[in-house]
Amino acid sequence: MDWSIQDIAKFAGTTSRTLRHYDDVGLLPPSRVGSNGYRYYDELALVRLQRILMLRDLGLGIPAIADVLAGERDDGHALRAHLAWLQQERQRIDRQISAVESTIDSIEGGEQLMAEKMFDGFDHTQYKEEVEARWGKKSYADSDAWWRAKSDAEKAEFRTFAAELGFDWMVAAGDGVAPDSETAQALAKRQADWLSTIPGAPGYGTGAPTKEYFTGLAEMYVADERFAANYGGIENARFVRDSMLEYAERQL
Amino acid sequence: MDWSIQDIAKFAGTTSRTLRHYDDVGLLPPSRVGSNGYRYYDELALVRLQRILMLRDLGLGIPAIADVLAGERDDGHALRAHLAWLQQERQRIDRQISAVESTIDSIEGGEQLMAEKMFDGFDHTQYKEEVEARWGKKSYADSDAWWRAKSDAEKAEFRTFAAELGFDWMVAAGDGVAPDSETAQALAKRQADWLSTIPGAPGYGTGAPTKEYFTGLAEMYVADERFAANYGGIENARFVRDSMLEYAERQL
DNA sequence: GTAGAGGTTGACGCAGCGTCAATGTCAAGC
DNA sequence: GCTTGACATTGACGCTGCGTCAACCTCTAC
Repeated sequence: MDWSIQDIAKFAGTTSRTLRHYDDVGLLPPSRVGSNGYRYYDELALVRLQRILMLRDLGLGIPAIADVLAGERDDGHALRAHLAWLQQERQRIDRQISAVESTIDSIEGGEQLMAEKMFDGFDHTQYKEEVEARWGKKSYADSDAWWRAKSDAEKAEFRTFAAELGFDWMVAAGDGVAPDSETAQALAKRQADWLSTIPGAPGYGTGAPTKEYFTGLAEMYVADERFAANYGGIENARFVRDSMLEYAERQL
Repeated sequence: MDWSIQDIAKFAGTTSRTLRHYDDVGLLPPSRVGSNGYRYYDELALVRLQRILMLRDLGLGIPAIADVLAGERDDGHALRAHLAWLQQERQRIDRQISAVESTIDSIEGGEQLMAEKMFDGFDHTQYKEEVEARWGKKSYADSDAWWRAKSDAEKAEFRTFAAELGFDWMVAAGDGVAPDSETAQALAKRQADWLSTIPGAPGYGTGAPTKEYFTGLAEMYVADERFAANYGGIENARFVRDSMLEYAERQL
């Protein structure tokens, strides 16, 4: 005794389309196919279908379902693999949930998005403590006052310049040029010139940063991941540092 | 100042293909397109890309990302909707995890899969307590002994018959026929005949179940969801009950 | 004979790109 | 001016698991 595709589908709580799909992928061939091409299913097929649907509800994909149904004693393996998968998924979801929550909090608190903060990495005033510890409170205060006095347009321009420079560093690093190459040294010069325009920076007004300041910064770039991020990762930061040190040796 | 698609991609930690995709879907058009068709991106585009990637990491889909980036003050809404989504997903995963765990346990314990149990619903010995409470301990013991004496092949045959009958009930119910229709009454007769062949069932040996037993069973089918499941859900079970009650009135 | 319910085999759609494939561009070296 | 190689472009298929037409048989019932 067997039944039509619709009967089986309704009984099992699924659709005839799904049954045809399972036939197509070889997961559940009909027990019989009429001369007219109609699919018919018997009790055995129905039992198999029930199992399939149960496993599907557990979240298994079609290949995994096939595995479970194929290996009589391999059940444990396929299901356990799926379990591990699920647990990993749960961790991912959990991380995303907390990340989304903190993002919402940030926005409500009027803070800017993380991504925006990134480019503010070029705003050295972010690193108050490091700056004060290395070059003194006055240095920081001067820089800070200078920065605050800028208009929004000026700030944007400053950021743009920083972004370009950081970017060009990265491109150079990606191209695999050497730290003592002309390209790298030109970038180091741009960086030095730029730094010397910032009040509070050691060397301000002399047209170039002091050697100590410049090499200190170079080391900081690799030591502090927040800086490294501005240059496209730690590897690039190392390239930047080496180029800057080379430049300091030669020019400062 | 702007950079090539590769430069931007590498800097942001993604691929040029992704950037082209974002252009295609209108999420991130390049800031400039050369006469040769090349895409170029400036700092503004880069900032936007950073945001996009951050939101993507939070699990948002492209339309959701577009929403967040579009509505300056709608951020909260889109993100909160996504948060609700995530929490719902987590619940689903949790349910699947516990379901998979219990399934593994069942298999290890040598039990059969849920799906297999379903058809054993026709094995009335599953319902020891109900049977004893309604029709006495002797009735259950007789049935049980009879069932145990059967060979596997006989059991399979019995189940097949039960499956067919249950199935045909469902099909009839699905067709919307009336309980007093010829079709329904014929099914009720099949059911009655079948029941009368089971030792321990009230009416065994007389060629027909007793009216009390038959009507009692009918009520049990709707009262107990485990039975209802055998007929394709509670609605069908009600149809089965009504047909059986009608049959009992007329024939028993 | 005809209507209506139900069956069949394609084939597109969805989400977000990965991955060719065929072809145009540009900078660099000979 | 030509070659080479790196990088750009625009298609278009693939993946997951079916939902959803579409065009076209088949069977049953009146």
